[in-house]
Amino acid sequence: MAASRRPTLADVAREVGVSAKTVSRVLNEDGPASARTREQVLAAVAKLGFQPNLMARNIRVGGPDATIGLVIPDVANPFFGAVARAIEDTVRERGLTLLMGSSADDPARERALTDQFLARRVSILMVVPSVGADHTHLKSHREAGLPVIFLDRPGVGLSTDRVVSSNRVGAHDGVAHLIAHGHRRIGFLGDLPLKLYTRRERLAGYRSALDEATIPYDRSLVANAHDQQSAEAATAQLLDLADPPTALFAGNNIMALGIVAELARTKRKDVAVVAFDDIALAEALEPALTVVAQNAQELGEAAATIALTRLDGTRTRARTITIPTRLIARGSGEQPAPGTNA
Amino acid sequence: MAASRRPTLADVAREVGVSAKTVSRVLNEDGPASARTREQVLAAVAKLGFQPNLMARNIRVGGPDATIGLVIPDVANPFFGAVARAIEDTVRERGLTLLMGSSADDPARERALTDQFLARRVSILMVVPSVGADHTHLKSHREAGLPVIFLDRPGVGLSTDRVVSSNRVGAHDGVAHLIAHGHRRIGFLGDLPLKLYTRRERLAGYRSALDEATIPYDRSLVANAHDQQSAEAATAQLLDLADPPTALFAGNNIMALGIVAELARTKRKDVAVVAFDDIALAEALEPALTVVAQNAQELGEAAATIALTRLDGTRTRARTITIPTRLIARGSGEQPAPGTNA
DNA sequence: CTGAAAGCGCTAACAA
DNA sequence: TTGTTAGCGCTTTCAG
Repeated sequence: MAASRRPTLADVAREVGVSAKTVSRVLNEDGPASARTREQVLAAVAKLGFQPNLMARNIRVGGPDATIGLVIPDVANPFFGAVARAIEDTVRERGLTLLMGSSADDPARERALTDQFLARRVSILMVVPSVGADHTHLKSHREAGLPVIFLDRPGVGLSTDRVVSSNRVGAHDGVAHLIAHGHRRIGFLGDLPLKLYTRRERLAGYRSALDEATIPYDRSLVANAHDQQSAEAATAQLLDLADPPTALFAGNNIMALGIVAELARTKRKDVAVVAFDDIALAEALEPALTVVAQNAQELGEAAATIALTRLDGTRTRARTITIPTRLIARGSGEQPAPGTNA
Repeated sequence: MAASRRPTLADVAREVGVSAKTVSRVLNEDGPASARTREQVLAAVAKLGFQPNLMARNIRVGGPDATIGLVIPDVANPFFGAVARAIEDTVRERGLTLLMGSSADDPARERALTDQFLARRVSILMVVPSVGADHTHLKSHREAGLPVIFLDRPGVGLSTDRVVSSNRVGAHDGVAHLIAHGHRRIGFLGDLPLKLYTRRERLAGYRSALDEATIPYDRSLVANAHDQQSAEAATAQLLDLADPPTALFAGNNIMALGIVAELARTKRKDVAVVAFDDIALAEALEPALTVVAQNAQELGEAAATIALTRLDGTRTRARTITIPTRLIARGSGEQPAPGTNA
């Protein structure tokens, strides 16, 4: 019944009648050990259910802990979940484990998480920076050799490696696809906050596509939302304008859900849609959803790979890796633009 | 340029001209400290960028680490992502951080992860057990006071708390819904491996619903798949039978994706569908997808809550918490059964 | 091949 | 209010 203490090296040593160091040697395959000793030690380890205390080991060895600290906005978001999985798979063979937290895009929570991870002496720190967060405090750690990687968005106050999607080009291509099918009034439904890097980049891509086609930028066609529900409402508002858009561009996967749900609810199939970021069942919708797909897996992989390179001592200057997006035309972008020239 | 050693308590103490213990006192708000000393210490801490080494602290204090070890099949699966997020949110105010790994339903990987977590002296261990994994080795840890929780499925060789969905009842209700709409040939598309707990439970629910309606069980209507692609193929095969099903029941979210994608690809709207587990955009499909929704959030919350209770010393016997599922009829379950009585 | 002593960074338990 | 000593569980260093 007593919650007995976990066995230690010393306990094992005592059981065998040998010194702690000898047990350590056997377990770490350090130095030599007679076959007999080895067997006895292993037996005692099994008998006592001994598991070395990794924290104690790390303390003594002095090196960083074999963990990678990862801060993302939300594990429940399939995009970031996929990124996390790719990172995990890439670092696993190096023996690194994931220490993870959701910031909910709150700079305070992000900071609490990074501080926590630093205090745990992670080997690598990867962050999807929140709007309003400052990363100057990470500078000294980076200089001391800690690989710090910004994911999906650039950080503030620290020049370090970052891996982002080709947001601007991707958005441009998606909007250009709509324009190519005759649309001139194209709504943009973006993320919040307005200062969010990805939102700004994608809006910039949207604008550049309009510019190319000499379509004037109309602020009333730009709406914002922060979750699926508000995206649905924003969609309804856009379509209620006196001179409504004939096509919509979704700034991310959540916005896409909102647009699609709202159009389905009101049974409107006449609105063309292109979404940034692929979503499940896009091909089963009617019409099937055309998207500018991000490559979550490659994004995670690239981040993990460059982090491992840094861990191995590469000291070249900060790199920015851009993961290409891909336009997948499935139909929704080709809804005819009514009255284009009627 | 030199990767200078991270500052330690002693460094701070030296800087101020005070003992290490005093610095420790100030930082942990342990014992008293003069205002002047406190200020100096805080200043030095800021100046040196000192961050206490949590591992060293934990070693000395002897308690478990403020982390919760979580093993799930795949972070990229939205269902498990949502569960993870709920756990995280529930334990955050207690200061616990997530140490997470994807097992890919591989018992060896699951074991490697749990061992890793145990070596890190996590405060709580939560596992979604893989088929083929044995958990006898966790017994001693549980007896020593470590809260161990099985999530989504029961574990083998260890009686401990577990939190599962009402798989059997949920599946029964979903299939009964199809039967109520006149269907008698209902296909079941389940997960792999066949021994998977959730699959077996849901199949049992399927069978019980058939029994109730005195519909004979037809093995040829039961198919299996392990990802969306194979689910699509299995769907095609089921519908190619000489006496094909008029309705399909999806055993989980991935199977649902496969069924819906395949029906969309072949433009078949005459097949009724009910899926276990809700998926994004279910309401935007045509017909909208009827589902037996699991409550991922409540599942995670319940698991975290009971774990915290254990952490606080509750020693009552192992509990099984069943999170109810909910039938959400959206239309796809009500496709008419052709020739029911023609 | 094995052990004893020292010490990683921190805090508990006593002093002063 | 502060410092000293010891020790957490492990490994390094140096002797046997």
